[in-house]
Amino acid sequence: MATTPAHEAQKLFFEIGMVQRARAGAALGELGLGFAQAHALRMLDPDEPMPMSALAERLFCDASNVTGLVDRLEARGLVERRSAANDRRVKALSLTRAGVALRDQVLAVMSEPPEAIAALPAADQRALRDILARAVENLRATA
Amino acid sequence: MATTPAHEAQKLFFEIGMVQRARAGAALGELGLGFAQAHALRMLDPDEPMPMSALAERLFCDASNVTGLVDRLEARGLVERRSAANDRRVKALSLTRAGVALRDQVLAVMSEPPEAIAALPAADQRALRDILARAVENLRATA
DNA sequence: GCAAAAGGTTGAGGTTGTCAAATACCTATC
DNA sequence: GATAGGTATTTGACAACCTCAACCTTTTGC
Repeated sequence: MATTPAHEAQKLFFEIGMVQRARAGAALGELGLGFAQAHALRMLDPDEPMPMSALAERLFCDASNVTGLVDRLEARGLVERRSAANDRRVKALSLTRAGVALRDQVLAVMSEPPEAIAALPAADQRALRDILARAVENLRATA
Repeated sequence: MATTPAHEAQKLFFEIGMVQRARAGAALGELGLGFAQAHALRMLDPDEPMPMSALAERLFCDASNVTGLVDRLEARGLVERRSAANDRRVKALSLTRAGVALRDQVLAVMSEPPEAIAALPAADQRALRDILARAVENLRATA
């Protein structure tokens, strides 16, 4: 069983992630959103309508799943489906005014650092941010 | 909108977490496990039987949910329910031989660092591990 | 003893996710 | 310009996951 620093980091990362997910889930529940719906809202661009298929890619899930997700968001008046002019197969998703407002609340909840991170010394927080920024850069380069 | 280093770190953390979850989900699917079942397996101690209620706490979910989760694990012969001798209300969960073996595979999958982290310089990996270790310590102190 | 509390299950109901098939539309080709 | 094949989305079937309220059994405190 190899336990490199990367492996140890990964386990810790995971543990914090699970706690954070539970905490965020509770806060999102109070906004009347499930985790998936909130994540979908977060991924939509308030300025630029996005095809369903693009949303499915960003959510790493099946397109048919997005249909249901968007059904619920649309039923609550948060997003609108509009057929694209140039290709009538695609439905472009745009946020309503209410959608933008709720999305802002979601962003606030989801970017609220959990206890574990909030309690770190300032130097650790900065170092963490910098390292994770490099990690995300790797992510984009690979994808 | 306050964007402190902790907030920025949190957003990055979240982004990596989502990718990692998708990746792990696929690998776990090949083991025939959903994410929740895998997580439950991970939480069980191979040496020390654990009451259902304790598992529910560790999973941050309702006890009735654990019933279903354990039903499925038991149906596959991975865990056993056994009534505790001193208190016949509690059912102690113990892993079968097959359960221990599969749990090991789950641990391997879940602690495999994602691309993003694996590609970091060694110094960053060590620093990340150290910072997250301090963060988890905060977590336990608070809880 | 007996009421209250604790551990677990059950049933109803909603969300989330997958897959396969259907629909509607676009595009290239003969 | 008809037709074959590909793409975007939806639908339906089905399973996993999750919560809540109600229930049964056992334990505990009085």
